Amino acid sequence: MPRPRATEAPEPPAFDPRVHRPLPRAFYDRPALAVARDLLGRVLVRRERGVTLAARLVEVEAYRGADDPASHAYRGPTARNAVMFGPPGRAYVYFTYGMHHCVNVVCRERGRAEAVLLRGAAPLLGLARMRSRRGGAADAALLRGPGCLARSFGLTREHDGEDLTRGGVWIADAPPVREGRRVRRGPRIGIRVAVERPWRLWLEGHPCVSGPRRLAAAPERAKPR
DNA sequence: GTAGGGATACACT
DNA sequence: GTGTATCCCTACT
Repeated sequence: MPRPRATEAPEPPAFDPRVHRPLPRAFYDRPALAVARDLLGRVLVRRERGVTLAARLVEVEAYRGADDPASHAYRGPTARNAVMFGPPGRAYVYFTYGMHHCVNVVCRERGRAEAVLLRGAAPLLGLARMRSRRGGAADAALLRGPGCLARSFGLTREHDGEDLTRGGVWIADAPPVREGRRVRRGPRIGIRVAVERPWRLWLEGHPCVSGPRRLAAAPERAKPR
């Protein structure tokens, strides 16, 4: 359908699951921090029993392997984290705290474990199904936080190792849409080691970013100690 | 602030 | 094999 003539910079094309394709494997075959930055504003998609779920990523965290003590891969491969050591472009889904699943995308070549944790997203399509899974949460909170994101999308350990380049669960090749928001960086959440590495990235001020609200708005103002 | 809940990793028999 | 501290969290007070 026609869109109004742009008077300044043209708008990127809106996401359309019939038009856009999964990002190619080469996208993921890079350092996790670079992939993390490029994921902000992209659309996560799942086609599920005739329903398309889609959400725009607004918060992610990069994890590395042997040199990152906060990473599941730090101590080498195990049954749980095996997917992280496999080829890039797959989903690493793990279960934690007895009740939550978290979704990562695997980066770098086989044998080199790096990944990006998907922490927050803004719902675009399939909101009815997401709401049914989240029992009364506000729309902005449906996918806020890694556990909520996994739950709204219905992703579990069954999806560990899912190939993101095939079209079941995938991230679209539509250009990132960031609504003019700046990309911010800060320490990762929920870890107690390597907190000095600012490998959490998010879109400034977005309502679907997790963590304390003041962090989402103004990380540099964090008070000195 | 903390209860909730189960898998995981690792130390130790 | 068993014991147990920990865990990339959420929802509640």
